[in-house]
Amino acid sequence: MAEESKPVYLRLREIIAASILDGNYSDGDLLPSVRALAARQGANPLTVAKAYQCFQDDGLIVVKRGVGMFVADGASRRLRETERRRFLDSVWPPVADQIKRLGISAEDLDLQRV
Amino acid sequence: MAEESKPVYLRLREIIAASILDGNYSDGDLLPSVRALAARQGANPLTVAKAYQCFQDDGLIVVKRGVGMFVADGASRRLRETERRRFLDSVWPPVADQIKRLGISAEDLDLQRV
DNA sequence: ATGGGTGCATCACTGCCATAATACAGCCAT
DNA sequence: ATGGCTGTATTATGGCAGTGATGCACCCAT
Repeated sequence: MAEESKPVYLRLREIIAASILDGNYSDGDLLPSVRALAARQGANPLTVAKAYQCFQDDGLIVVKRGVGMFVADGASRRLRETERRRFLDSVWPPVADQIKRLGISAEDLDLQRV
Repeated sequence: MAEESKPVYLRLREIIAASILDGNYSDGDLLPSVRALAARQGANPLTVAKAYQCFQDDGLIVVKRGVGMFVADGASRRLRETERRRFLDSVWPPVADQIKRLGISAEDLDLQRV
């Protein structure tokens, strides 16, 4: 259930999503170039491109060829809703099952921080 | 973050672990044969064997060749401890981060069921 | 117009996963 | 001892995902 070694492009995808959700990049902002992010994260440019591709498919980032990739209008809000739904539908149920199965208490989960 | 399409042998591994944790199979019990479980789960016998192999490596399952595989002594307790540690160390932190990031409330998580 | 920045298409390599067809080795009830 | 159940080793194959190297197409500031 733990995914400590996920594919790089998925890790990058999460990093990008987190950056947008946290407001590091707002609607209309220019995102780091494929090569720049690749260098910073020690990954291959194509792998970064693959990560960006996920968001393009959802219309969350818009590409200006030869210029760069920009955060689409309302991307932050839409991304939050999408991720929220995905979390509640796909991620949380098995996690809750596991918590129940293992008899883990709320204190162990340190719910204060949540 | 959702892992809806994990390798089959890992899914089988979780199914087996859950069965042991839930007490469907207690210490000393005979587990389903490789072929039987394969047929029931619609998988290949070798893939099931690979799943069982994980538990053999940890000494949670003991093999009597020609007879079958049995739940080792204290397997349930040890498995619970191992899984618990793995959950708290590797699974929960990113989940908690995501909950925080997405601003998901305790009610949404339906904590009553946990 | 040209140089340097974009994204992206192509091809190729690698490794893992799953499956399959056998075949073998061990145990046990009959 | 024989048939039928166990797990397992072997070999091979197909598929697919991840990553990588290269080159091209595009745009813009200079």
